[in-house]
Amino acid sequence: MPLLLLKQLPRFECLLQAANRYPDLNPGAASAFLHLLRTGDLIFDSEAACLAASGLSQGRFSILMLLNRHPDTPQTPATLADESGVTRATITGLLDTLEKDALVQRTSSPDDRRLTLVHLTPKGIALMDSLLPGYFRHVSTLLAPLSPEERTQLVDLLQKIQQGLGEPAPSSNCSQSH
Amino acid sequence: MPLLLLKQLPRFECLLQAANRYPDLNPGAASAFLHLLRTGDLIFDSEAACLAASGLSQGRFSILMLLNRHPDTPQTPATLADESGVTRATITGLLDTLEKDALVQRTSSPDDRRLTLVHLTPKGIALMDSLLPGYFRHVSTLLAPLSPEERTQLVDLLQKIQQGLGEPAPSSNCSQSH
DNA sequence: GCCTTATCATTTGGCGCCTAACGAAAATCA
DNA sequence: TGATTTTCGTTAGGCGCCAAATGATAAGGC
Repeated sequence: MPLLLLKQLPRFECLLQAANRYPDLNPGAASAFLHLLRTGDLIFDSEAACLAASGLSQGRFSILMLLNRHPDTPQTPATLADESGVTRATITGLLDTLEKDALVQRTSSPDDRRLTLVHLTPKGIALMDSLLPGYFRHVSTLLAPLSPEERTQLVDLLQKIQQGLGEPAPSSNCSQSH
Repeated sequence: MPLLLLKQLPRFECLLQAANRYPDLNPGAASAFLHLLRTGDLIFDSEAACLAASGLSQGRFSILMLLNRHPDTPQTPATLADESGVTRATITGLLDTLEKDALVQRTSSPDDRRLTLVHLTPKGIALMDSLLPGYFRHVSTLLAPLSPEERTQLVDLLQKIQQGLGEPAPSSNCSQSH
């Protein structure tokens, strides 16, 4: 993530104290919120550092992952944007650098001249083949502190939060301040 | 976070299938990893949308939060950088926009002419006063799907992962690919 | 006192992300 | 067929983030 989170999380007592000043502050929720953001951030940075060793950013890596799913069938920037959850403008920029590094190649579609087809080059395939085993081991290492039961427990809790985010919840509008 | 994560997470069966191709892929760890990144991302975006209603980004908001802790004692860009976990160059940019909006003000320190002192303007204080109650309610709403017990359970699990990240763990180097 | 070193904030240039606007090409409809 | 609308990828401009280099100032060693 783009971060800028408190480098060291406030102690729970500080949250309790702040709750005196701000009656709307729920210390338990705030603590979970901060830990969630913080952990996501750390994981994110850890992944970024792992990929940087291969000269990749998360964005570029995501594109390569999507293309690597079906290395033989090229994809359009539009579908890559939809699958990765990023705008097409961003895809254009990522493909520019990936193509400059000769990891992917753009081709014009013969059927529809609006379309651009993107596919991995042999160099791109080779990079993924050499990168992925270590990447997957890295992911396993990050979750190593948790037992398999704890991992499913964590996923369950996170899914509950995700579902809550799906439905915007009428009272979650924070723009009305009082 | 800067994201670009899979928009829809792969089903667990797909992870199992991928594990056939990549022996290093631990489906349970990968699932937890993806959910963690995804939830952090959603929370992050939700917070960003909440703050955007007041014309703030997370970065600018973090600065204002740090200054709001002790509104009477100005702080230097260096300490703001240390506390927020961002480089001083980034702080310079954030202060530029905050000062342009008249939310903070820079002053030269009379004691040490290298130092710049930053403090909230009355407008900045007023913005925080009007913003924070709704912000804290927003945070509470995000965590509403979880009971208090589940929240502490979540915090415990996240702390275990954070501790694992503290010690780099000798086998977590993903740059060695085989 | 002077020279070296450290520290401060800033600037420069780069990447990733966005929104908005663009021209080209296809699809749709009259 | 011709005009409108949609979809495509890209460009332009802005913000947030970074590393590295810079000039100003302070602190320390001699």
